[in-house]
Amino acid sequence: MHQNPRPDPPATPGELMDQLARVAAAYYRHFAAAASGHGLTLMQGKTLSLLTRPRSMRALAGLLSCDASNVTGIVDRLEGRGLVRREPDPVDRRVKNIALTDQGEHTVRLIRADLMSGLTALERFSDQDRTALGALLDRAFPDTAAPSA
Amino acid sequence: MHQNPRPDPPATPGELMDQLARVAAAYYRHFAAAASGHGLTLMQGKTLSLLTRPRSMRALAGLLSCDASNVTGIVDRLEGRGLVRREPDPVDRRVKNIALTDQGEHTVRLIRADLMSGLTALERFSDQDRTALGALLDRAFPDTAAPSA
DNA sequence: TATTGTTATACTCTATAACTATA
DNA sequence: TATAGTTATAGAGTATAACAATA
Repeated sequence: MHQNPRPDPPATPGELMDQLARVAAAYYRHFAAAASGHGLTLMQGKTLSLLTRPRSMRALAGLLSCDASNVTGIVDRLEGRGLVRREPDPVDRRVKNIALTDQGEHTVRLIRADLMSGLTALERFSDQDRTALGALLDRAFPDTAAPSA
Repeated sequence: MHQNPRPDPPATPGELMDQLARVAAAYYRHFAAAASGHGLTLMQGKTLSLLTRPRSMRALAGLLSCDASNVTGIVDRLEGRGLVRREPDPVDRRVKNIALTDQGEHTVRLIRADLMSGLTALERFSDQDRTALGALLDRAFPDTAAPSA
């Protein structure tokens, strides 16, 4: 054995930002492929994934980072395929709560499973690796709290 | 001092995947805001960012993960605003190489700067944190190589 | 008065298929 | 024959502005 090779120099903030750009693109590439496998677009798949509990149109718009007027069309198409339903809010009659149907629950589970099996490297991470990556991402994106429930 | 609180249990693969979903969404939310500040859409901003050197329409389609026919319109709009130009390839007359104009170089620098200042937490990472995060992301997304040059 | 959801509008992104010029 | 880029088309996502119903 000879001397250790020089360790990689630390990435610059700009290089790390570029890497995050590639990771974000790769994540959505995998997600779009998983959604497409069930006949859904990226936004339709994202919307289903956000419905871990019923949410108002307004809340969905916030979670999707788009204007509320867009959500009408997205939910229309999901409703037309029987994946979600609009329910009247019991206390505020202006509000409609969007909930997954049984078929929607089934579809979102399939999409998640396909996504996981597409991210094989991530599946093989140890507990320690996952904890370390999760902690670093929490610090890098502190504005990224998990939505309630 | 009393006993240490129980450490967080390791995140499950599914929880880490959800966190990556939120991180990817946050990255694009910041990127879209930076591009929008210069009158550009997300895809237009992404395209400018990929032109670190001239690239063919085909290569751009691959890097953008979309069909080549879409790139025509995106490049049309960028060209109409004087941010890129189409150059004939010297060896293959079918190919057009897309290059940033001086104004395009300027704009992409401003977008990158705005994006960096939007990701303040990332800017404050130590060399060690950046190296650790970069290494974990490389392992989690091994299919995510930086494009040449 | 303010908010929720919808509609109308115009623009951008998207994949598919067909076309041309070139290889 | 195959490939690079474009065009035509139809559908989906996008923000803005205006609207009705409700708070």
